[in-house]
Amino acid sequence: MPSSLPTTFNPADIEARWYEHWESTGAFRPERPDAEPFTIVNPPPNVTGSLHMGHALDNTLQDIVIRYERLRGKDALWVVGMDHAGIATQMVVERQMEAAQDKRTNYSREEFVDKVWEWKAESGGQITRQLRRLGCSMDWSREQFTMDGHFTKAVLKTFVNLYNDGLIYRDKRLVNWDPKLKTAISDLEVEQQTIPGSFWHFKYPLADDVTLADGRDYIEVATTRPETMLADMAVAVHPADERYASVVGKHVVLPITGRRIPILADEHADPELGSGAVKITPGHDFNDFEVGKRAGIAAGDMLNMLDGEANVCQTSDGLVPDEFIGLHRFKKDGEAGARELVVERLKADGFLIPHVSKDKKGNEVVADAEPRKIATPFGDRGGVVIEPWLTDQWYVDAETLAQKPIADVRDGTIEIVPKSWEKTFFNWMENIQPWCVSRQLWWGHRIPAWFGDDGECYVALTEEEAQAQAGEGVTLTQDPDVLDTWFSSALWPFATLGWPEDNQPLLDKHFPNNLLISGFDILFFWDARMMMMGQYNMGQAPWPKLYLHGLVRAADGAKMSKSKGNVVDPLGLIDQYGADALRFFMAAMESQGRDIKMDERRVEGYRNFATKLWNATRFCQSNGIGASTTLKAPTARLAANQWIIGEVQQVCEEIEKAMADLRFDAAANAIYQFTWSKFCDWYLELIKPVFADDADPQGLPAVETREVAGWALDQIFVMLHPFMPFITEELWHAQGERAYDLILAQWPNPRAEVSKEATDAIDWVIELTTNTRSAKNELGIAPGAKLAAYLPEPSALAASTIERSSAAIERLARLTPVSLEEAPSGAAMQVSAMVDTFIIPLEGIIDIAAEKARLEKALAASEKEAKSLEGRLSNANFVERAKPEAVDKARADLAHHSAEVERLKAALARLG
RNA sequence: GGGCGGUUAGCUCAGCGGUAGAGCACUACGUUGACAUCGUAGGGGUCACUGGUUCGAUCCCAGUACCGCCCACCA
Repeated sequence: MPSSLPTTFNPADIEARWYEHWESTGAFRPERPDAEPFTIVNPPPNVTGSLHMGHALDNTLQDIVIRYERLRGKDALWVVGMDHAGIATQMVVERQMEAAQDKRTNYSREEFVDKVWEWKAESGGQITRQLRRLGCSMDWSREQFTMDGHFTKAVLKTFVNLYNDGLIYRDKRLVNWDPKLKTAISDLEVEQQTIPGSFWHFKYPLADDVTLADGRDYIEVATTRPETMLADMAVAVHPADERYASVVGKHVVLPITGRRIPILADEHADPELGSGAVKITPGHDFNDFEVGKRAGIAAGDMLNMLDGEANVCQTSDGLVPDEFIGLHRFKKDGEAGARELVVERLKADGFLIPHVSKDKKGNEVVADAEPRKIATPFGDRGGVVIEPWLTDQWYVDAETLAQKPIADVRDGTIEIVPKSWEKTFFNWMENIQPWCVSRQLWWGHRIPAWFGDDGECYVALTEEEAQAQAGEGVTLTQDPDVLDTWFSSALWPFATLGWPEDNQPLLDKHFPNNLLISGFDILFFWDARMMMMGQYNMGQAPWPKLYLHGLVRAADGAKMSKSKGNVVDPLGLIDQYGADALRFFMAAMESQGRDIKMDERRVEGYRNFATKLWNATRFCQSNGIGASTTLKAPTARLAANQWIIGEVQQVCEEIEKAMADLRFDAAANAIYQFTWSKFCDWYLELIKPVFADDADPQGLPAVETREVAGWALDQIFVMLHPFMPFITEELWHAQGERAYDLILAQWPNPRAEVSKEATDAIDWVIELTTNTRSAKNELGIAPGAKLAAYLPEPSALAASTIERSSAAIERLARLTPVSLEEAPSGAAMQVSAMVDTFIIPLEGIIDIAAEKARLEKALAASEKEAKSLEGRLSNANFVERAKPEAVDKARADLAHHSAEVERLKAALARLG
């Protein structure tokens, strides 16, 4: 017997209970050895992370897919785990130490790493509990961590293989250096921000009594970074720039340091910009580095004037004056830095060219520098200005690794959805730069490279192997650096499944994965690198399809950020509206290629939808409609029952189509509209007469209807389950004894014969009902008033429907039994249903003028339609050239509207 | 500078060759035995602009304007 439900639905009461039940019964990963595998891997959240809206969207979409495929009988595996998140995690632990007046460097490396592991055990992984609250059905029994032993093995093996293949190498060049975190970072971790700054102009005096063609004895250079002039090694001019042709190959004497530096001809200098001469600091600027190399300066000889914290240090030529040593690169904590001091000295010595501008009144204003907006690189984690810094780092030859992924996308081996991202993908991949993978941190995968005393490098899986390579007697020191976090997460699609060990059945079955869902913001960070590593390690693409979704924005369209204070917490929404409502919101708003704007009212609306289903189920229970015992649609005779079976079939196909296309919005809207507008609004109303007091509860109609209604409701539970797992599971069990949980139920396969006559009959009843209600409303007749109706010349459909479904007609349209007699004369309103026109006498009740006006309005609308169609059909070009279907449809529509016009005219005539 | 996307009802968004839809909001009515987190009915749109292709354009093409994002660069 079905259990009885409370009158209102409270998500909090059921969510935790069902999640615990699913997880403890292994429902997320049922044993299905013979089933077709379906696999997705979850983008591993940072171990420091907590659930934000982006996660909520990303994981909802994945859970919808995995629950859908599980219901369809697949061996569905959703791999889950966490990322050790090198920089982020080390920062968290260091910040904690700082709060306790402690610091990392008070400990040995081993001690510190132990402390991070302790932190992880105690405070890490908050997000995994939060994902459970969202209802995500991942396989927690195999939860992964990128620093697990077997995962580390995969990382080291990949590194060693890449090294042996010449695809990882060590190089001395400029890197993006984060002086706060004191580590190198990759290009992708640098964010350009435009900030207000200054543009200074300096005189660099020419050496050896040389002058320019115009007689000047100095070269003017301009810079936004004056402090770097302490390490200038040249001045460059364009080879074709006549102004400087005479001094190319000569020298200038750098102010402050007195360094004698050459004037070079290099294409990099743009004659159109400023003076056309540019200072060259190979050790602190990416462009200048290239100019320096072209001029034959070896990386090792490039001057470096900053230490790892961006404080000034002595250059190798010893020319930086003592007063600069130890100064920060620029103003910090209110104290002047090297930048300010350089400007001050140059000004004092007459090498500064002041900037002259005019104020609003036209007066001349003289300043040290021109104010300018300057695009400045910032580290995405540390938040400080990135310093191009000359160091030895490990680089991955990304260009080589990118070739196969490019081909995979090009030839369709990997489909990117939406397709518009392909261009962006190609653009990046085809211009990809070497990937700096070493990080000067303690938390992470330590690079498996050892150096001998002579600096010789040995790369091996273990120290023993490295020692064997080096030979006995060589003292080895391991490279202190760790790898970029993304280097390890790039292995996620296969290292989580057992690679590189032999005989891994899980790997054989579940790699390649079937689909990857990720935000477009990590397309390059993660997705592209998985493609590279998938091809490199596994020889194939990690998945055939990549679905990219957008960002969840604040209600005003702004990006959510802590600093703006506009972050909406998904857990707060779950508390308030339930996880099902939040999930449904995410799905319904996810149309491909667009960001989602937060709209709390919409979440509320989907909570209401859940309540609606809850109450519909309560209604069913009160009429003895319980759990269905059949998977197939029951055989039905009653029109309403046949109709709903046909509708279930339709919505099921719609959802399947939408899911195949990854149109989450279309799938969500289909089940929403079906449940509310079809099942609740019409079907439940249509069957109410079957369960009325005077009906026989054991009669055939009641028995059949209970069977069909129970079945249809069950199909709703199944189809809605991927979107709203909690309430559907609850109601599934509330409906009666079940052989299995809904999460493991079977996707509908409602192939049933439904007669067209039956479905037409219901469509006819719906139209009659709607039109009657509308007419009553317009004429100001109480909706509840029961009216007599006459249909003297019924169509065949009308005659049989009136006979078979009289109770429904009477109840829904609020009519007394329809008479097929002539209507009595007198005032009446006239209501149509398809081709039939009902006469509803209202002598003394209605205002004839009002009814006339109503009919005339309808007549005008129909005439307008008919006229437009006539016009189109009388156009020879249309009839000849348009698609035959379009012409046929226009003809049918015209026939329909013409008939409508006739009916309305007749109705008006009857009113006199 | 290069690339991508957007502009449809008051708001948030679907639709993308046959004359416009949803949710919310709004208006009127409603204690009809599941549900007021509800029901019924209704109002509301020259689909940013200008050209072109087409029998026909919100939809395709070209351009314009405004908004947003990504990449590169600005010494």
